[in-house]
Amino acid sequence: MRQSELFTKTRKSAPKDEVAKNAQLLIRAGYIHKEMSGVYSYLPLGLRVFNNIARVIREEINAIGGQEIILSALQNPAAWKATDRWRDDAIDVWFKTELKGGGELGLATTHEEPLTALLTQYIHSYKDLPRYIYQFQTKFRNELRAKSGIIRSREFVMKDLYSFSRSEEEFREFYEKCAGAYKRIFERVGLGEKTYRTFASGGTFSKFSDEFQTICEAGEDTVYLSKEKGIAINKEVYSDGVLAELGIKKEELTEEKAIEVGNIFPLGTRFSDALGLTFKDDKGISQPVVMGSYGIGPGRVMGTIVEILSDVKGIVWPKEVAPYKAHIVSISGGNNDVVAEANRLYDSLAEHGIEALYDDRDVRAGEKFADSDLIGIPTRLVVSEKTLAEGGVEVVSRKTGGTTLVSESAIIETLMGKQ
RNA sequence: CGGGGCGUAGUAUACCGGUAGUACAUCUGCUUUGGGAGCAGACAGACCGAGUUCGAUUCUCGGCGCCCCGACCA
Repeated sequence: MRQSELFTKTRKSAPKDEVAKNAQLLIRAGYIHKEMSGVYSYLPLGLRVFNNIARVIREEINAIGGQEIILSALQNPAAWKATDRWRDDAIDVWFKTELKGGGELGLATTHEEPLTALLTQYIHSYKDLPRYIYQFQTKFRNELRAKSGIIRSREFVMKDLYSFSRSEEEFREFYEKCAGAYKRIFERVGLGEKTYRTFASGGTFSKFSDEFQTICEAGEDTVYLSKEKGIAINKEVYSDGVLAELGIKKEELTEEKAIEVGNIFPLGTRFSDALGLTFKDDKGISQPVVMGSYGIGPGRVMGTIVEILSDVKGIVWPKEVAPYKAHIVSISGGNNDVVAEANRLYDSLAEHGIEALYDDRDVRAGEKFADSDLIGIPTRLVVSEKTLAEGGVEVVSRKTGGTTLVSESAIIETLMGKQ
């Protein structure tokens, strides 16, 4: 993508109505646009990052047997009445609306009900189970107070996966498998080191659940962390009893702020009982399906990456999620040979399937470097009179700032290896 | 939902009971070209409504919007 054609532009200052670091940087760099409080649109660069995060999630969930669908965002109250969750005191963040001809509708806050109801059409026998079904779909939540930029918004896409198993044991097996997939996902998107599986409340569904919490000062949750054991406990459930159950001593734990980037929890037969999702076992006896639910918000993951990996100059994307593999910056000073060489490098990368952002604008070097730092693509390739004379391209790491002069063929080799 | 704060140009801000100034951005011209250049010029602004007043962007009230703290977050 030639930067001269990109419709977004960077800004020197953040809008005064944003305090959250993630939203400030993402808006300044042109990744997202704020529509209103708690509602953000994704612009070209932001969408590319979002899609990269979604791709990582999709790959890992497919690898454990997930089948992808898209359920509707408009929801029929009937299923929700059957589980007694249509009431505003059961789910207090409902956005509800009406049909012109009369009758209510809900805007999806989550999808347990419609999916469970849908599956009653397809799941009849123990031979139909287990099944793992997921989607990336918009959730609407009428939060009393939106905050923390894209970490907590009123409209957001969630990857929600639901498991349907024949027994508690079969459910547990998948639950642990999914926990493993989550671990790999957070490692791949660059949050691995700071993300811990966290013992948490199961809400109304079960006694306990597991959250994946990324240690971060901007977090809204408080957890007690044992780094050595790689485990954390959410403050909500922290008690002597839980400590004993987990075999952890108080002294091992430190109190930390954290962002909940994912969660997995058992649903038991709460929904299958209410909506009649049953199967005939091998003796012909009807049994309720045992369910589980597993969520990750790609937008929240994106915000969290910005929170913990950015520096004073801007964003520092991990390779797997960066909007482009490389950022070509030409410093021509009006020298046509430099422009030609930068064009050639851009075309050459494209021929090798390497997508780069190419700053071909006619602006001064300082502005280009500042923008490049802000946008945060991991590898910067500088083409200038200097590099032309030295017979290579300057490769700059966004993370370390380290520079090396490298030949074009070596660059292509390295970038392709990283893909 | 309780408490607090704020709405001035695209962005960030200043002043003022007598119709608003600056910086950045944008546009034009010249100069400049390895870390957000310089000079000259141009475009562009008081959230909405009511009240007080000779006169309101300024004061008062209401609405709408935004932010922060807390509560909430299946």
